[in-house]
Amino acid sequence: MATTETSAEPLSIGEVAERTGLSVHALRFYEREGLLVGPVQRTSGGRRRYTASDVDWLLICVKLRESGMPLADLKRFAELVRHGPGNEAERLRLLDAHRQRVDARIQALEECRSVIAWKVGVYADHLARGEADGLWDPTA
Amino acid sequence: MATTETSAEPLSIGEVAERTGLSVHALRFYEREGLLVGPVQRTSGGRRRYTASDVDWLLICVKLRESGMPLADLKRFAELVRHGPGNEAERLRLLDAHRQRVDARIQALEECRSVIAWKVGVYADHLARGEADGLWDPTA
DNA sequence: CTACGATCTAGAGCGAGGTCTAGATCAAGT
DNA sequence: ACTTGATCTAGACCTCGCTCTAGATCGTAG
Repeated sequence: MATTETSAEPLSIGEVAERTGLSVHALRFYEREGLLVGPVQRTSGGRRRYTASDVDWLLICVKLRESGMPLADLKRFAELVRHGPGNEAERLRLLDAHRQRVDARIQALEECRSVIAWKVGVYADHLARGEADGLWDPTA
Repeated sequence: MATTETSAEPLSIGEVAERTGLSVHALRFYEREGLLVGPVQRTSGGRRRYTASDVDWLLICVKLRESGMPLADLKRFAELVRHGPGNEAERLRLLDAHRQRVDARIQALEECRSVIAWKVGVYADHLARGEADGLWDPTA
C-alpha cells in the first residue's frame, strides 16, 4: 500500500494528476501561471516533486475552479497565501465573495432546471397521450 | 404602454435584445448558426422583425444556455423543432439528458460550496480569535 | 433635405482555459 | 548498453461563444 497512501512521500506530476484530476499539462500550466503557493521542488534531474500540501492546495484549486472561480482570482488568492500571514481578511473577502457567486449560480441553475423540467413535462405528456397537438411548435 | 407590452407586434432586433438579455450581435450570430427555429421575417428594407414566438424560443434558448447547454445541442434541438412533429421523443431525450446534467452540476456546485464555506469558516474563526496560527498555510 | 441612430453583411478578433507538439532528458528494467 | 515510458521546456494551437469592425443602408425626426 505504498502507491495509494497519503504519505509524506513526494509525488511525481503524473501521480498528482491522478489524485487531482488535473492533466499533467494543466499542472505545468497552473505552475507557470503562478497559481501555486510555492515553487514545486525538483529532483536532481529536474523532475517535479509535489508535497502533500502542494496536493492539498491543488485540491482546493480544483474545487474553486469547478465552482467557476476565474484563474485570475485563484492567482490572487495564491499570492495572498504566498505572501504569508497578515492578509487573512482579504483572503476571507475573496473566498466569501466567491461563495456568494456560487450561491447565486446554484439559484440560477435551479430556476433553469424548473423551466427545463416543465418543458420535459410538456413533451412527456404529449408522448403519453400520443397527440400531435397541444405543443408549442412554430412549424405545426 | 405600446413599447413594453407583450403584443403581436413584431419587434426589432434591439427590442428583442432588451427582452432576452442577448446582445444584438449574439442574436445575429444565433441566427447564422441555425439556432432559431425558423427564419426571422424581414421588413422591405431588410431589417429583422421578430414575432412573439421567436422571442419565446429565444427565452428558452437563454435558459438552456444559462444552464450550460452547448450551442451544438441547442442547434440540434432547433433542428428537431424546425423539422416538425414526429420527433418529440428525441426532443424529450435531449431535454431530459440536459436536465440530468443540470442536476449533476447543481450537486457538484453544492459540494464545492460546502468546501468553500468550510474554508471561509476557517478564516473567519482565525480572524475572530486574532491568531496567526492554526491556519493551513505553507508559508507560515 | 439633412441628420442621426439603428440595422445590415461579411468576416476578423478576442479571452478563457487549457491542450498539444517537438525535441531533449531522465530513470528504471533487462 | 538498450529500450521504454515519464518528464522536461518553450511555445504554438485549439475550442467555445461570442464581440467587434468596416462600410453601407434604412428610417425617422426636424
